Amino acid sequence: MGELKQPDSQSTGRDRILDAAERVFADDGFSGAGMKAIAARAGVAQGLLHYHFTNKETLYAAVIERRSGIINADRLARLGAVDLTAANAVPQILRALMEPPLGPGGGGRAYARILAGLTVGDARDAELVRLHYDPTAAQFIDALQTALPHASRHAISWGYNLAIGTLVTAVSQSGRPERLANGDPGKTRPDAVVTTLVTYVEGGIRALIASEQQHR
Amino acid sequence: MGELKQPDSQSTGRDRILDAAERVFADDGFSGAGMKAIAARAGVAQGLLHYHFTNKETLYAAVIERRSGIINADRLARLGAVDLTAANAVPQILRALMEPPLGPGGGGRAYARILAGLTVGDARDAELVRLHYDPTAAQFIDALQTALPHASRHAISWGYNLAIGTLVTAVSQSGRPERLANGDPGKTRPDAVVTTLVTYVEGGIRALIASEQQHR
DNA sequence: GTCTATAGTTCGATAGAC
DNA sequence: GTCTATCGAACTATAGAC
Repeated sequence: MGELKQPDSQSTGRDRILDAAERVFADDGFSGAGMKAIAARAGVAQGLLHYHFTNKETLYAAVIERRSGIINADRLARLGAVDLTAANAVPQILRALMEPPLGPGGGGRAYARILAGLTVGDARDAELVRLHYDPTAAQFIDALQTALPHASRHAISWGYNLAIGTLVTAVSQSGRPERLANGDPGKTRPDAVVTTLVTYVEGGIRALIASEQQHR
Repeated sequence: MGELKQPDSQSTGRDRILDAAERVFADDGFSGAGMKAIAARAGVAQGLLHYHFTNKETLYAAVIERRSGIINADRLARLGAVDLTAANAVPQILRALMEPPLGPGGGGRAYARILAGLTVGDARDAELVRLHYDPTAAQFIDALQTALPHASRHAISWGYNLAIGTLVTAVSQSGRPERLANGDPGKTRPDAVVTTLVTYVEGGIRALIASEQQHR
């Protein structure tokens, strides 16, 4: 289970539709995306979309389910390889969280934009997050709690959520940091981005914990 | 200039339309929002929307322009009151950045959701950010640079952008930190949220700077 | 499983009376 | 400045042939 064909490759209709839908939903959002545009990009008739996925909402959910399954399996595999008692357990945990959506299998910029929309979205999006991301989130929060035994559950869960916020806006805003830095064009390699994010998030979480222990 | 009537109050059509549009765009996004729904919420005929704003895109831009003007004026006023040489200049700068969109005049949760969508959005959204938020962003980056003279421009601009990401996802995700903390329901007062965000962001930025000086 | 054709609705925008 | 009425296009979804 869990294998995934290359996007736009020679695959059966169902997968080609999911690939096309991922791109169109990423470009235009849920409301802006049209079943017609998805069918055209997939190279199939519009009726086939409804045969496989019944309606637009189910198709959207299927896109999320497929990609989140891949990303979360990768995340949990990496998390399982972390020694939670090591001194650098926290950055290792954060890397396990952030690398899969940015790497191969993560769906590239297309799914990153969908994920960003999910994170800041409406009630439907929140329900999809609850369904497809909360179980994995709970395991990462447990891991952070183990690595940071003196931190409160409150600080850990806030830290986790702010980490996700940091992640999704970083992938969405590509270009703006360079623009606001006045030039300084893209010497930002992809793995350097992850390092920057992990450094920032770990600093933020540790500051939350320090502040909380100071005011105790 | 810059005064704003209470939402849904007795005001002239143009302002009532902007109030209604802000709510509907927040709830449904740009594509999901309908001119019909906006007119209904404003209590005016649909034709009046086109008389005042020509088309949907211009109406959307007008919503952003009105609210960003209020927020950024408030931000810059607070920033001007900060002593950039003080020891706690950084958290003061971050408060000046984050309190206006969360406080009165910030548009409440409605505009916060629009702002989140802008931040993670498509090319049209990016252009609106460039137009209405980049000038103020540049002043905040300058202030951070003054308060943190040993930090590189690269670290400062990344820190600023990650701060914005932290802010917009925090306001969008309300409820999820509590959910993932297993109960622990909303003892999170609004100004406590700002304090949490400022603590997290300052810790993140200082970690970026420390990492950069370590690898020099 | 994939196609064509179309029903039924909603949308953004315009025309024209007042 | 505000209204009613409506056009033409785009949309989601379904029916039915193959």
